[in-house]
Amino acid sequence: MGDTPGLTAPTTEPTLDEQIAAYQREFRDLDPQVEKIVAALGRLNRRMNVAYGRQTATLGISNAEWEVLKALVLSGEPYRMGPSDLAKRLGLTPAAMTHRIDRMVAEGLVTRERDESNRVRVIVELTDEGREKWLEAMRLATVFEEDLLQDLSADERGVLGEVLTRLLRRVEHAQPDAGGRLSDLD
Amino acid sequence: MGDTPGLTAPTTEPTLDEQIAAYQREFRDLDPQVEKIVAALGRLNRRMNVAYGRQTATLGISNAEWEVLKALVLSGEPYRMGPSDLAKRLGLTPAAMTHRIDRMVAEGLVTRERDESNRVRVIVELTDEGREKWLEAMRLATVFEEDLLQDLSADERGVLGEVLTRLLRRVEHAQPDAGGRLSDLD
DNA sequence: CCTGAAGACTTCGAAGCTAAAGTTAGATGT
DNA sequence: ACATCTAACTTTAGCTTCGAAGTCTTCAGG
Repeated sequence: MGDTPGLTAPTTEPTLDEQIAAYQREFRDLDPQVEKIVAALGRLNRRMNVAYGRQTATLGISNAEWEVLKALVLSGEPYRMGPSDLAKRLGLTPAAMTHRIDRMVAEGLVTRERDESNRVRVIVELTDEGREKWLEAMRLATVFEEDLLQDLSADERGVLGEVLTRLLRRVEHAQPDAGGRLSDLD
Repeated sequence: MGDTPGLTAPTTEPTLDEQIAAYQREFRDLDPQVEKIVAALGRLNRRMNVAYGRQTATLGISNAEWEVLKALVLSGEPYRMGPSDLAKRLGLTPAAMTHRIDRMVAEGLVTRERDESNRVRVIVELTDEGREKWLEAMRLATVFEEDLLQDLSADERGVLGEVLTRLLRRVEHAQPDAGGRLSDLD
């Protein structure tokens, strides 16, 4: 199989440091420390989502469905929300929400019924099975999360939480250019 | 419009602390410090991706296209990769890669040609316009990133980078359960 | 009442993705 | 040479999502 030298680019992913080095090679005005933080944040999140996806898959639900369960549980008793509230909470269009609820009703995770006091509205309510799924997912997730952070000292955890919160505030209160609306989604 | 009391759940997104409180209410065995870190990581990333999306949109490209440009530039001169290498690098199926390249060829960001030394292979090469788009995107992105981190002291940046790298190593080298392959994607 | 307007979904059509099947070129064995 | 296998895309079918148009209920006037 005639290999074309120089074409066979890294099929294996570069390490974080290799990637930073490549950035510096191709783009002069770059603070490597900043780039390292940003790149690590991105990678870390992707890996974590993959891990969550594997866990929820073992429970027979998707990450998308887990998000809905989460929103309903966190809304508190009696675990009810309207489709549009859910859609806003999850950053979906109402159309996508309709279909997602369809699936979850079919799987018995939630029920959908009209609000009798205002027949325009629809009420999505968590079933016992849905709540149980959420609990199982939480048990798996917390084990994973504890494991992930186990190398960090109490001190480091405190600092990390504080710094991340600060960054979050900054990105929420000062969206950069393109002065559109800021964050209707979670 | 008759409101059903107790139904109208938070249309506005809860703050991080409100969310942690809700978790503790619904799930006893939870370390709030861990949950805060994880939740902040997730939110921060979503917000950042929205910001990147707005920036690339002003350049007339999507985040998806930006990812491809990034991979090609970081591969170094002569900015060429095969579709399957790109697909692995970006965590896409070959099918999705085919279509994405179709679009980018139509927009003049890359070229696609057969490798004459091995006619099974295809070579995707960055055009000058594609490289220029990447540069513009980088300029915008670095401004945003510097701005995001501006409140952090040099010390804090160092610690943050180091801690995130440590977490990344942990999630890469020790995927939790479901002993499948670990990380073919970036 | 009847009509018009607004709100809350739902339906429709198009885009982008995945999994699986299909194509085509090069490598292997006889 | 010829059949077979493998590699590297491309094509096809089905899903999920989005944006826009449509439907149904409620509310406000005339």
